[in-house]
Amino acid sequence: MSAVAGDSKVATKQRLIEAAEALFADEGFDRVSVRDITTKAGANVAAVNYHFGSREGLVSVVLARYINPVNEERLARLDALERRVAGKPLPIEEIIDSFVRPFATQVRRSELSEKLFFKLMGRMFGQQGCELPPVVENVFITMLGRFQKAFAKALPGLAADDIWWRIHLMAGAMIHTMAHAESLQRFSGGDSGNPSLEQTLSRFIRFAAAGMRQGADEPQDDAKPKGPQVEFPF
Amino acid sequence: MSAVAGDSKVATKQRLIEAAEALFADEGFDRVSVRDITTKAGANVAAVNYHFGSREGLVSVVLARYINPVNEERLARLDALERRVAGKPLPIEEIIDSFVRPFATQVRRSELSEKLFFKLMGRMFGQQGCELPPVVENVFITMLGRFQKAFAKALPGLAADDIWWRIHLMAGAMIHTMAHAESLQRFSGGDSGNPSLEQTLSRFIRFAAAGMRQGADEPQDDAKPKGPQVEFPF
DNA sequence: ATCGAATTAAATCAATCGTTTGACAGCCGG
DNA sequence: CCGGCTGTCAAACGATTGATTTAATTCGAT
Repeated sequence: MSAVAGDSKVATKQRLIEAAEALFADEGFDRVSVRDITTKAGANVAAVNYHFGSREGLVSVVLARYINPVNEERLARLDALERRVAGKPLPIEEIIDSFVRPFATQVRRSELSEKLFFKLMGRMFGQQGCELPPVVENVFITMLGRFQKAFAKALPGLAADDIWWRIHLMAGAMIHTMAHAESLQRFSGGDSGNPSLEQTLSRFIRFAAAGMRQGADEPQDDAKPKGPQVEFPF
Repeated sequence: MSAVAGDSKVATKQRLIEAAEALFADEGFDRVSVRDITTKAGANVAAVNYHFGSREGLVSVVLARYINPVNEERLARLDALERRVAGKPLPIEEIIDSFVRPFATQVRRSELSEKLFFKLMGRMFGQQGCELPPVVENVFITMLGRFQKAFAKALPGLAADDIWWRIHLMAGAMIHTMAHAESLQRFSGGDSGNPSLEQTLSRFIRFAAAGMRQGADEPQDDAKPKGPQVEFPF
């Protein structure tokens, strides 16, 4: 086959990825067999090994396809934020926004439904004992280091390991929300059916920001040296 | 054999449970086979079917053995707390303490190491798509309802679904911390080696309490009608 | 000594797992 | 028209899974 555009042949590889994503989101990475994937994709059992070398190869592709863009957008948003405030400490809510909003951005870029996307994300970020591909892990580490620094500058009253723990408490709240978003939304909207993504983001950011700045004397804003604590206008 | 005390015979059932717990904590519920368990327990392959009827029977026993005591102690602590304050709204930190401290209590009652215990707990509470035994699920539901009410009374400014979401954000932070406690502690204590359980509890409670009461006008304490916000002395 | 409960090794069962093979079809450049 | 490459296919591979059964055996209790 030529290396040109997406013929019907290229579609198989793509269909395998998409089928795997949906199944992984629904059942978890362990409970899905190669045959489940190929059946759902309408392909042959051998297709996975042909296109990805092994089952694990496909898993890695799925992982990298979603985790990397999120982490890179996190970094990009933090960069943009720091550029905007030019050296001054960042508002907590905006740091956290940079941390979670990439999920909202990437869910639109993906082929999956919103529901499946967040379920898959919750599984990916929540799972233990699965070493990520080194490229993914490196981005992860630098990303966390950058946010650690940003929070440290914004919350000078906190010790480094306090910040470290709170980042992970925040991440846990986020991951758990994504993994169980489906069940959560069933109880939430008594009137409005299901809450919008933006509502959920706002809920999370306000919760996490309060937790992050607990007991910390935030850096005094030069403009308003001693005014009352300003509520973030979400 | 008689129904008397624990001879060397009863030990097999116990050893199976303990081996299963350790393996489940390390590898996850899916990746462990019956043969893994019986090998580690030094028992026969048939032992699991003899004592628990099936693999799933053993899983249920392990789940119930840990989840139920935690949830029941949560309820007991909340009961005691409400009895103590006699109708008045409860301090947020103490509600949250009732929610997490049972893990610290039960880790001592268990045969597992602290590390494995929390890893197992993180897996049990964090996993999706696994229907619990009905007895476990019922305790779960009533427990959550009770805490919802306690928070609602303590935070009258918050809507019911706000509280619901924040309870789950809090739970997510807790579960994630337990599941990854091992990796987290490696980075945390630069000086003190590994932080004590009490330190971790305190960190979590302060974080979660701040998140829970964010934007809520807490009920005015009759004793001090309009004093400054009192910091919880953890 | 006898009975019954607990445990054992060994074998069997159908099912499923990830992977491999070899053949076949389509297509493109020569 | 041919040789080679790519993608796909059915079929089978060997290994392992959970579950069950058998018969032999151990051991304490009656």
